[in-house]
Amino acid sequence: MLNTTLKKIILIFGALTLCVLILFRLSSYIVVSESVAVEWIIAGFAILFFVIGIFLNKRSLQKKQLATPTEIDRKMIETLGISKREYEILVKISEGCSNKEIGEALFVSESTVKSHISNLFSKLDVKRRTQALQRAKELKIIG
Amino acid sequence: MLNTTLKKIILIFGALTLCVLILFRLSSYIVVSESVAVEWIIAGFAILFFVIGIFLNKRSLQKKQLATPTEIDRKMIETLGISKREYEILVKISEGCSNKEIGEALFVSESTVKSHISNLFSKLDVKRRTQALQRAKELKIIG
DNA sequence: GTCATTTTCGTACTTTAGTATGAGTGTCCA
DNA sequence: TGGACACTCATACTAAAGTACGAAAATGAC
Repeated sequence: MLNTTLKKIILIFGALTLCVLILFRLSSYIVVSESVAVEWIIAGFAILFFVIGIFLNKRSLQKKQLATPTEIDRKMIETLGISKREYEILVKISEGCSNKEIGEALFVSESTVKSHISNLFSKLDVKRRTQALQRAKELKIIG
Repeated sequence: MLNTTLKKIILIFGALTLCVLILFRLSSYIVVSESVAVEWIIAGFAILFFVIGIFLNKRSLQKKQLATPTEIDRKMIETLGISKREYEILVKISEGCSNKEIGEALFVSESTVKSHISNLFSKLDVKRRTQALQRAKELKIIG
């Protein structure tokens, strides 16, 4: 990540420096020829850099959006003291499974599932599984 | 929506026109005084508009992201034959509400809520509310 | 007005969810 | 070795959730 970011920064600054140098050469020639008003040159470059700014910014923001669709906050899971088993069951709940189905999927009894769910609910501070889903999403601990 | 967009466009173009006018005045004075090189004036305005471009673009993209985190497929809702009331209840389910709470929120009895939910479930082809949520999300009919 | 659909509500019932309590097992660490 | 913790399971209970009828009023289109 850091290498990629550094490379980008170097590339962008390099490109900008190049642009400024080209700009200097061009403006000298144009000013010397005296055929065009200075205001139009300035306006042209202003618009050019305005567009460049928009373009670069749009690309960087788009990549950011694609890179992180929904990042899971594993630190939050630890903070809440949610164990592996409890989290597995939370995922199963988000898949729409009943307690019985969860038990069959994880090879434990329905009683066990209920125990885990009760503990999970108190850790999430909720009363129902639908509430648990909503809370888990806002805490970004499920996708 | 259209009014807001139009207003924004008018405002932005107005601001840009104003900037260009100010730019003309300033450049005239500076060029006349001959105390600064023309290149530096151009470079200054280029950087200025570069920054303005980034700023405007960032703001517009941020608003877009907040406004539509996940686009809702309203055509799918029609296709499935889900009525307004049923959809309202689906949203309430996604907020973690119990049938009782939904009834209180929509000013109807719990029986009515149950009726709607039964119809909704058959339209979504599910058996439980957690399944309904999962299905509604993969069909992109809730956020 | 008539017809289809939506919305509303009820009762009776079955199933699932969730709580409370207790207890056995295994693991890891001090 | 003793304690903290996670995982397991059971029983008994209460509370929601969901189904299956039936039925009345409101809405909107034809």
